[in-house]
Amino acid sequence: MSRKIFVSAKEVADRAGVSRSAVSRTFTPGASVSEETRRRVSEAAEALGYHVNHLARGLMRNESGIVCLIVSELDTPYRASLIRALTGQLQSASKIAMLINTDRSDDSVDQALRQAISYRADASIILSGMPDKSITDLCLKSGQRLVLINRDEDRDGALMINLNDREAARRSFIALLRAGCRNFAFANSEAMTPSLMAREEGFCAAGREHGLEVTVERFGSTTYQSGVVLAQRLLTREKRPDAIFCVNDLLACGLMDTARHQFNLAIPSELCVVGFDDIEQASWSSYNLTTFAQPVEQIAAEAVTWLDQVTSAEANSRRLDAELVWRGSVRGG
Amino acid sequence: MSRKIFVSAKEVADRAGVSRSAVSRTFTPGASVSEETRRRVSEAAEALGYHVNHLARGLMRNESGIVCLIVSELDTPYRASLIRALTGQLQSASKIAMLINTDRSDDSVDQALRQAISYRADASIILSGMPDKSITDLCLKSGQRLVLINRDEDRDGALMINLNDREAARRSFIALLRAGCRNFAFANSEAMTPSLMAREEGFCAAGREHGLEVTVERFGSTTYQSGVVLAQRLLTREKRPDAIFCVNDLLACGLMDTARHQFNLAIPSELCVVGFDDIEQASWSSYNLTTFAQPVEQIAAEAVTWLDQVTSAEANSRRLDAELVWRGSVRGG
DNA sequence: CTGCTTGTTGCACTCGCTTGCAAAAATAGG
DNA sequence: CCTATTTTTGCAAGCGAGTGCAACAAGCAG
Repeated sequence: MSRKIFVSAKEVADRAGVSRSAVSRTFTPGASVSEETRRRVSEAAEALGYHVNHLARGLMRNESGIVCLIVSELDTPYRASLIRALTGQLQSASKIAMLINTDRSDDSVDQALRQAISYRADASIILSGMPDKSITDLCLKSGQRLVLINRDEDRDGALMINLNDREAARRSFIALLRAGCRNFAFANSEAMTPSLMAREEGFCAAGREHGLEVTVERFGSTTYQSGVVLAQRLLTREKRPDAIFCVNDLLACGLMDTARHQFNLAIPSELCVVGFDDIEQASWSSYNLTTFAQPVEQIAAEAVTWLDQVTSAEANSRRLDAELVWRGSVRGG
Repeated sequence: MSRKIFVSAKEVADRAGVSRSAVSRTFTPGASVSEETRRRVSEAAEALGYHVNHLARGLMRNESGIVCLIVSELDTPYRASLIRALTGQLQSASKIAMLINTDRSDDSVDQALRQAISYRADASIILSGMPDKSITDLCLKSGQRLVLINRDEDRDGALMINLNDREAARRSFIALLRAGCRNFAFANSEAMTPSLMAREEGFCAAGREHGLEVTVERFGSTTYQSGVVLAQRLLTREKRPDAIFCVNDLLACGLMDTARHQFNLAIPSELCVVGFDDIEQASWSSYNLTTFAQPVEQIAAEAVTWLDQVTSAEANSRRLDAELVWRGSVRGG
């Protein structure tokens, strides 16, 4: 099956009785074309079903319009909503998203970036994992923009978008304290990414400041299932926590379900829970979870705006606020 | 900021002391190159950080390796998991996914397909919405493959993947009947897509066969919020249903939460619920929802396999089975 | 009518790669 | 050692677009 059936600018030119340059100019904003030729070209293009070949255009202009989204576990609620925001805003900026799934091997983030280079992507946005420095250097050297979201590691020349994880965690401690809680616990995964660790450290630091001990438990990855296990571990301790900060909402859901159905605990009267991300499920009435909202649209906006800027030398690090969303999993409020 | 910093085949050729063609052949599987030159070329390429320009390659070969995923509300659990499966399998087949978000108007699907044509995508996979026939014809005429998932509308030349919605709905009716339910209801959205309607029709047909009436209620889109509203409408009827088939899981979650928290109904003893999709949340202990699993991996496999086939003339329609997943939202089992 | 400015248009070159073709090199056969 | 065959290699012609440059037409002042 040959695929050379796409209609080319030449054909449009012939039909409109003009040169190929004319049709090229018609589709290039700001080029010099008379109203008359533009009309005739557009007409011919419409009739033939002509569409500019972005591959060829990208080749000439050295600007493909492609932005790679590099992500693992993209069906996770928070990730999915971030992808949605990013694709939406990229499209509004007339760029297009390429999605690279890095679920498989570990060096696959590197592989993904190689793909991005191969397709001459204008930029890559990394939502998970951390590529090798040699690769990111290659990207930057090649003139590809790089955005790291919640990666919190330094890469000169890349834009790094992070949240104020520490501060959020501190605020949640205070909220729990005000709610009258005294036995604090932090439910974390073993993923140990910088942003997750910042939440843990922020929470523990707040505890120390108030002279209160914080039980830290870590298990698995940031999933519902891990929440189940963490609940089992935390709630069987001799000094049962009455306040648990979960490193993300998914985990919090698992923990809450287990606390209720397996330990018959009432939330928030016997146990207060705070999560992070504000995924859709957090607002469901079974959870009604007090949490910190990831400003996904704002994150996407920062990233996309930065991509459109000519100069990228200065201030390539943003720290955004995760806003506290009060719901019913904490007393008072 | 100029971006012409990517290293080209010419540079690699110079460094390796061979011709451009040699480096091109080194990266073309099955081309005739001696072991010696291949080694020298690879070495030079590695040193320079060379990566084949897929834009140019696609231009020559008339085969970009790009597959467009056209989807709306991609942060919905079912959609997200389908996207994950598709991107994963596409990558295994050494293709790459372009993601186009069609959140806005309905003709945005048409726009998306135009984008696909512009990037000379080898194929487009449509997960939501239905494009105009004129556009799909243009795609097909241009030699672009087209896959429609759960769209259930005829488009000659495209691959259509659907589930046995009717049959699944019928099975769920029987299951509910066996569970001792007598007042059946069907909770649907107003989206009225063919696959959703097929579920409704299948369920109602089964009701008629058993001489039992089925209350049908439709509201909004297939979201949690719609489930809330539908619960309020259905559970305030004078003849309160004791069995509700929800057109998808998301809606079922909203309905269950409302039934429990607002109407104080026990599930499954006072109300049995069946959903559709088997999203992750269906397995969470708050829901523990009996549902039909979308065979996402299988759907993705069918799509990707078909894309690799040379001949596409025959049998371009697949109907897959949604398997019943028994959980606790229906008595017995 | 001439000279000059402004605006359009076409030619031809370029982007980075693949590939048919024919020349060159390596290998085999006698 | 020579010829026939098989690899390997380089040349050059594309692929489909954008764009500098020069030619050309139109409009205007003098």
